[in-house]
Amino acid sequence: MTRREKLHLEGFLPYRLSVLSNTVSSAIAAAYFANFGLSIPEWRVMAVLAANPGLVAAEVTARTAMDKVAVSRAVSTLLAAGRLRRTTAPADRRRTHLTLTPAGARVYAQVVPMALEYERHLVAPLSRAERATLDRILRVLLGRAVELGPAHV
Amino acid sequence: MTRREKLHLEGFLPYRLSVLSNTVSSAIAAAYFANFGLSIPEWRVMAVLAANPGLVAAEVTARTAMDKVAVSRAVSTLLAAGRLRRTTAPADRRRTHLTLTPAGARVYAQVVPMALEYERHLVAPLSRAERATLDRILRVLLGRAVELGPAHV
DNA sequence: TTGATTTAGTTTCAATTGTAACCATTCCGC
DNA sequence: GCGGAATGGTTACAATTGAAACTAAATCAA
Repeated sequence: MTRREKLHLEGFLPYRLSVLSNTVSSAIAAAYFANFGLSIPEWRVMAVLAANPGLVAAEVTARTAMDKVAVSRAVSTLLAAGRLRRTTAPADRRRTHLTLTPAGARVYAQVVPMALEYERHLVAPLSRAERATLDRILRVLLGRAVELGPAHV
Repeated sequence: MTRREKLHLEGFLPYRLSVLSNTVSSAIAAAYFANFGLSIPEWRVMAVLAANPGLVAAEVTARTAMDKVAVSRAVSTLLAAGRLRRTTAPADRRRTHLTLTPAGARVYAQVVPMALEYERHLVAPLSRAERATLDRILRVLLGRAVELGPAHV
């Protein structure tokens, strides 16, 4: 006997996550773009390269949760803007190491405080305990979502 | 004196929200599409109409966090699939009331259990208390994100 | 070697999505 | 009523995004 369950969209977790994420992302995207002409993919690439200079593109892909096409495009616009330098690996000439140029690093140094400030404002109403819980919960949910995977059909 | 702060992408809340939301959404989208040929916008429209038959398109827009173009497109494919019925409001002939057809309602009745089951699986590792906290936190964060708004530049 | 297979990254093409212009209708001031 | 202004919804066009094909280089098996 199939139980007839009700579903309210406003309470449905995937919907809520999507709305929250979109709201946050578009606010940030607007700020990045207005101030630095930077898209979110480009910002992500810069962020991982600032922390790990010289990564090859595939590693950037892995660390940004973007696909390789998106990374390729972000990289090429960053190159064109002179914010990134690319050097072919001598050992394996298919691979390219990526590093921020000084100009790129300067831009990044300006973006970071803005990003962190937004984040601080966002979580400001949460208590310290709630932030810790949120951190843990996000970790669990992401792990779980990956585990359930696209195969959950 | 500007404090030089570090930022790790993996710990940055907007990034984490985005990755989680994308992971969850694509799993669900794949399932809906494979089983019912349904996109997420269509699913959202069906969900609000199942709960509130006869809404006009603008109300659906408000309740789905989608823009009116997205609603219009979802509605037209649902109409074409015979899952939705549309009637012009006699009082105001610009407005159209939307209702699921019996066929649409049948599809919806099949989708709901799948959606709820996915949600249950997703939050299964969380304790009851954590779920309550998550619920509260999401509410706060969304309110805050809306408050900070795209104007936060 | 050398030729088939795999891998890194780019390009191309199609589908999705967003923005703006657009009708049809209604509302409002006169 | 009558002529703007506003509103509901659709359409058209541009920009993003994703999937698949492709190029170049490296690996591996014979």
